[in-house]
Amino acid sequence: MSKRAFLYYMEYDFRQIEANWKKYWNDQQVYKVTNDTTKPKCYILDMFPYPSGAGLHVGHPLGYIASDIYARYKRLNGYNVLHPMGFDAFGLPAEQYALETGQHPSVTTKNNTARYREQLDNISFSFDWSREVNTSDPKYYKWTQWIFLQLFHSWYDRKENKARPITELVKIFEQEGNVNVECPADETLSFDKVQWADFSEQQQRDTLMQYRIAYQGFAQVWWCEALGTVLANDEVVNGVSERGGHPVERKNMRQWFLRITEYADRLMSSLDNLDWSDAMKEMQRNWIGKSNGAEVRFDLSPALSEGEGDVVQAHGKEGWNTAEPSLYNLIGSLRKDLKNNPTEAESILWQRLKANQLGFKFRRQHIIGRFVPDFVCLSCKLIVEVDGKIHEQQKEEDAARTEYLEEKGYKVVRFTNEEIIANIDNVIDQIRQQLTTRAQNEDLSNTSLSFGEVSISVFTTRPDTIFGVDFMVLAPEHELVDVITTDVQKTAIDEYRTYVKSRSERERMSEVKLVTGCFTGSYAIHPLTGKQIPVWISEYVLAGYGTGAIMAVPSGDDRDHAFAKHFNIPVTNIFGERYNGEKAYSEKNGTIENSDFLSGKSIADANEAAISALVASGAGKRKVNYKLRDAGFSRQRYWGEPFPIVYVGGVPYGIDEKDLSLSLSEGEGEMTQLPVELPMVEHYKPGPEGQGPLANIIDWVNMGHNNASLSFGEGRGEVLRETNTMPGYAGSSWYFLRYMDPHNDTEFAGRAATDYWQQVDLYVGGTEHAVGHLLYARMWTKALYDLGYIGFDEPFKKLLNQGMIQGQSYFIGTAIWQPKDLIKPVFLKKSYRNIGKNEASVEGEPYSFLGKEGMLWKYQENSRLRYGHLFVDTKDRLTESKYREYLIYQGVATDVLDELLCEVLWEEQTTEEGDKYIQCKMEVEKMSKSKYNVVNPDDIVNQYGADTFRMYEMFLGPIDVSKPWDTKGIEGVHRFLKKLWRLYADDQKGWIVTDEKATDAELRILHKTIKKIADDIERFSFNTSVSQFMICVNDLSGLNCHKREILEPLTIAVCPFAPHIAEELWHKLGHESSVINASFPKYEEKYVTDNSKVYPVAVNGKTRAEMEFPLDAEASFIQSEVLSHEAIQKWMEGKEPKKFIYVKGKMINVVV
RNA sequence: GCCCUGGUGGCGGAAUCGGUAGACGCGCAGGACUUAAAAUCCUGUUUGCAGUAAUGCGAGUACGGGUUCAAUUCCCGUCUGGGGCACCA
Repeated sequence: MSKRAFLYYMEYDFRQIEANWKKYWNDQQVYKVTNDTTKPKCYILDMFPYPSGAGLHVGHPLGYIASDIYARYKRLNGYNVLHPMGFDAFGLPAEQYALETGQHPSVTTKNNTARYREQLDNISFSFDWSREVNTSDPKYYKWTQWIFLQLFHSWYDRKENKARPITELVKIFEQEGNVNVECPADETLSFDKVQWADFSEQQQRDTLMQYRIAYQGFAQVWWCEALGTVLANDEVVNGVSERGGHPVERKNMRQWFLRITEYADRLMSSLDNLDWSDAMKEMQRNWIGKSNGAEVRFDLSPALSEGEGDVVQAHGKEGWNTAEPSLYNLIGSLRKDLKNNPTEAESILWQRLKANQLGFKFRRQHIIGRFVPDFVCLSCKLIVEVDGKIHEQQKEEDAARTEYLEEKGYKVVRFTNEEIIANIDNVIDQIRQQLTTRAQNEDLSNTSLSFGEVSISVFTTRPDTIFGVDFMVLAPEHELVDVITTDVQKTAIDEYRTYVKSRSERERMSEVKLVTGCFTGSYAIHPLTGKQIPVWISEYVLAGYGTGAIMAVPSGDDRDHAFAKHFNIPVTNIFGERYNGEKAYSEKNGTIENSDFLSGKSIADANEAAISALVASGAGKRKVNYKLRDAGFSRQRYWGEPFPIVYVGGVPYGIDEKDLSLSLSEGEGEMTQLPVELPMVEHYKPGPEGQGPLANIIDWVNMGHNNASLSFGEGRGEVLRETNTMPGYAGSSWYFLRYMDPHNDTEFAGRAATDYWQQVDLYVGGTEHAVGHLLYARMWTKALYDLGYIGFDEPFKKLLNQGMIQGQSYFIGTAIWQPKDLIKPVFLKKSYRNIGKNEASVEGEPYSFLGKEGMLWKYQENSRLRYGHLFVDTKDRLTESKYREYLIYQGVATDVLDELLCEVLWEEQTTEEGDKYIQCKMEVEKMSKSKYNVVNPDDIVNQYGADTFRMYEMFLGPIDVSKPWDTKGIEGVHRFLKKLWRLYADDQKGWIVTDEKATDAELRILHKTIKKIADDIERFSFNTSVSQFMICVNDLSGLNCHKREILEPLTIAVCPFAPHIAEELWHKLGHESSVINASFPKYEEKYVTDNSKVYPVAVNGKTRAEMEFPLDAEASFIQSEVLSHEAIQKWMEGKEPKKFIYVKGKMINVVV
């Protein structure tokens, strides 16, 4: 063997070593995991990536390395470790890329996925790739669709607090109607079993839809014209789309939703048991936004005429507005009774009147004056009465009632129970006719409203401040605004509403301090005092939160206070001296004053007392409110999971529904099978009316298109597919379950597998998913748990958030000269970066002072120096030699090179080496392709090896904080690995490991290291593990230790961090099997505890001496030794010790 | 505005339960080996004062207070970086 070859063999040749073992591990399938139930399990998961076209940068693998170290460590400790990886492959960027280039998203996704896979493999993660999931794979999304169907076929039982099959709800309806199951979508909905039985199938399904967990509804959604899609609230940032920054607007669209609000309370309360960071839990809590309080109803007072100033009784002859408030409450509770116990006919009619079905808003059991008519359309002043037996017996009274109502401008039409039940269509026709006639009657809008017709419900978290209410505010979009606005105020209100509409979301948010509003002209009545309360509208009240209306307490709320001051509304002080008239007292200390029976009570007590009083008077109830909204689940997009839904005559059905499959299987057998595959398309333009691109594929959408005989039942119309697709978070809401049993064709995951693997023990990922993915995944888990498919209701036991690795961007001054054929930027020395703006901005002026002829065409003070991090020196200087090196490396031809370098205006001085340079400016910012500061892990791995890369990423700092990447520091870690190697092998002598007995000192170093590494991994402190390895290797080198007894355990300990070098050394030590399957060494207590300690001895807290004592020394012995110590005596200055403190193993302190 | 987090040398960071602040690494300075380079190794490196030196004395963990024998660590206030939510009643 030649000397050279020998040297080559014994050097740390990481390239050769890493290539060899990668191949070996792959051939041996060492990372394959079985569902082996004899070992304890450990499930370690990374957030799977969206494979973007840009590839991985060094920031991405940070979390993967951490989880990989943990996974390998757990495996060495005898756990069966599930550590899988996959791809979140559906999503908007692939589709946008497709729009731009015409490449099919499946193609780009496949390419990107392959690239990611290659980059990940380069770093040697212990992923079991046989379990890879890909959300865009039909074998995977088949089960996404299946889970969606389970949600579609479920409702949330508020009494049992869990999801249940919808079939059980149907049974309940058949037995008792919905008296015991409040409808989450419409609390006023009520029907009995007879009515349920009489519903048409469509009515029944409409009703069920209001209960389903995955449901369809109309809603205002964010519509983005540029993207041609609707966006979730969390995809809209600062009034523009998160992706692309396009403008968005509100649009009413038919959408699928997940009823996540039903889970709000459970999502909130079970956070307590999770091992997540406080910041993360807090973000979820804020997002769910639970607040306790009360809902309070304020009835509307008779209108007051403007200008006269005094209270005018609109219906003075009855004098109701001066009556006891209890009278209103009496009527209120009567109304509630009627509303909750409708007759069969009333229910049937209501099903046809509600929700603007006839184009007009109807209300049930709405109080008008003294009466409570069955149905009323306020805008047309049309009353529909249903006469049952009770009404027969009181014809006289009915007549009086009609007379009264007609006097008020109402038209009353009556139907009998029989008419309605027998021929509802006829009844509806008559009502429709009345509406049309009356809608054209202009007089209607001019009649003022009377007392009791309308009430305004508000939500408040401070019922204790009820006596401080000085006005009320409705959101400008509130449905009552039209109803209550008086004629006098109509113009002003219209103008104000136009103004609000004209304001962009951005303006509204940036001008929070701006106080605007408009008085409606109407007054409400305080439910406890009967006081007149003016009702205003203002944009500071949001339509989407609570009831869209507030009771304003200016003495206790800053915004209310600002509003009152701005509009000169008198302020009632309910906080005594704590309110000074200048600033609202919004703290929650002290007592409530000037508040009738609440006066003198603490806020907590007053809250309870106020709620009790409101409940007793029927004007309020205890209420919990959430900020959380139901999750929009539709996208008008192509690259996502198609819905397993078909419309039969416009009614949505799950494709797995039995009656449906029977009818349809004859015509088109395969449609009942999942998955509903995403069809290939030619282009990705949105379909008509903002529908998704799928709507353009007629053959696919219209299932009866090719087969004229296909129909569902008799005369039920077309059978059409849903053309929306599911949102990005659909596939990621359950992927952690699929890894447990990835090839199962008959279930999303077998129960045996999910029972074995259970929750994810460690979930590693960024904070950016705090309220999106993590919340949805938790909800899906709870739903699947409720329905009995899995045995746990929280997916991620421990969550570890890795910080971001930022990039270093360099900036330099540049100028571009005319003539324009020289359009390349000239780099300017530092002094020219600070050229006076005047000089520099005179573009087009001759620029002779730079020693250049011609004209300045463009000057930029802070230009990005592209990829500056690759060649700038340690003092942030662009040096000629480094820049030249870089340009050559980039393949710039030599002649061009000189020309390029001539253009640079260097600083006057040179570097220490005599190099020309320009001083640059460095900034730390997000690593991103567009900022030209990305560092590709492939390059680092090429240059230093995967082991060095892995260890360096860990060494950078704590895993959970963000820090800038700086390639310069990597040398230290690389040197460490070389030093480690030299404990085993020498360039000259070759393999130098001996079988000598280890000394006590060597064993101490080893065992302390083992203990520290184990402790550090368990608490995810990987940076300190790396430094401990460095200390260990430094110490062993110092002792010249090359002993197997020490190095063998050390090899295993290093393995989780640097698996390649560990495997190489392990085999060189003579082992045949992989080090990956070894056992992590156990430390021995006797080697980690010292038997003596060098104590710092302090006098009055200042360390004055060091003294060594055995650990088991008597305190009295130590005291006498210390007090007789020369230096200590000197510092005690002859005084008597007041106190002697001796903390065993820590320190000694003498107090004088 | 509210909530959560941080602030320690030239830099990344360490100090895990209140007990010797600055581990480990980078950078920098000096040196050894070498014809040279690479690689490797050694020494120094918070700061002020005194001393040729070993060393000694003092200050010091954003700032100001407090608790304690003892505070980077606990408490109060202020300033400030980062993240989240945001007219949320």
